[in-house]
Amino acid sequence: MRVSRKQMDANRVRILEEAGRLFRERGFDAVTVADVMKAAGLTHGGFYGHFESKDALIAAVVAHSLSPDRVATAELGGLVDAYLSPAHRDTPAQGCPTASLAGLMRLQTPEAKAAMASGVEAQLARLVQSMPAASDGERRQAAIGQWAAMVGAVVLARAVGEVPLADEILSATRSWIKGATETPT
Amino acid sequence: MRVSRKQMDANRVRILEEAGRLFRERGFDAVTVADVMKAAGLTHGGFYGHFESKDALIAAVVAHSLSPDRVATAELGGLVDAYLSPAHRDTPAQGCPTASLAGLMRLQTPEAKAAMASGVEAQLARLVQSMPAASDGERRQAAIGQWAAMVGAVVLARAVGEVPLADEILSATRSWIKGATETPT
DNA sequence: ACATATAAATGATGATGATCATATATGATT
DNA sequence: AATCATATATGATCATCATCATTTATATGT
Repeated sequence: MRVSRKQMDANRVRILEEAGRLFRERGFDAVTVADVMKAAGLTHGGFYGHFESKDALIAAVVAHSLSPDRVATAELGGLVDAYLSPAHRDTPAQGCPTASLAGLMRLQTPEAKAAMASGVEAQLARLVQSMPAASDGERRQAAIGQWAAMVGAVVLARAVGEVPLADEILSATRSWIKGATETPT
Repeated sequence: MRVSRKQMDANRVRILEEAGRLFRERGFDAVTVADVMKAAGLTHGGFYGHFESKDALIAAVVAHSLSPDRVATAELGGLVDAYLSPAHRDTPAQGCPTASLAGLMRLQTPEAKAAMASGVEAQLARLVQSMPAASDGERRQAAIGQWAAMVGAVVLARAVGEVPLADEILSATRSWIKGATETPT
């Protein structure tokens, strides 16, 4: 049955949000179109009225999940400590989309990777702001290095399962980043 | 047709090697059991004589790909520069298994993650050796931080596709790591 | 050499899941 | 209110794969 235009737009956003949550939790392949629609409170058939294909959904979800306004709140703050906390490691569905999805992106379509590139670029631009005073070039370099270390640490910590090493990766990376940041160049 | 025990062992290794190559290239899901067996020069039916299931193969491949003797050669040397080179980023099938697979491991079985943990632990032990002199604790911390940054940078660089940012992530992380390493604590 | 065990080949099977065709009910338009 | 357009729901379809059953050919032990 037809719904209002406003309702349809809301449904689309709902699909994007739920898909984002499910993808972060289980990856792209283990989540079916029917899973996404069910989570959004709809049935599978209507999906293709919103998106061309599952690949198109993936690209749209990446763009949506990494959109500046959506990420702004969470990403800045006591960033490093929160990012490298066991709590963040253990809740990929609620956590940073980059940490959950970056490792999967190389297998996705060029469109999805392009969306990822925009998202990462936007994140970086904001991270640069939070870097200690230095030349713009140095700040950007530090932002990238620090960001890479944070993402890598969470990816590795999640990859090894529930072992002490998973905690150690987080805490050691936290200390290492702080040491590196305290002594710029 | 039956083959000699020696031949069978060789076939098993062949399966592990080819599967490792294919998994690094295309991920676990996009590679079928038939693909692996074909790459190993066999037909799909014989697979279950070697492994219980595809999941068992994945765990075995992770263990095999990260086994100390297999990795030793490649992983140490002008490590950082080689690791963070565009050439390494662009050839996941030939490159470091951790960089290619770590991002996928959180979706795998506990057995596979356990194999990953052993592999990462072994890598780290070796990386610690190459750290500049310091206390053991500091060296291990630096090894973890540096390793996380390297893996994160390659994962991110591969995730954004073919854009200038992909190069910048590598070079900036390289500089950042060197800056951090030059000033231990 | 013979008998037997078994690795691999061939050929199902059964489930899953993306996509599409059709039906239905409701918003939009006049 | 009447008509029309269309968002969703329902119910196929079609391909893909992991896994298994059966056959075949050859190594291995006597």
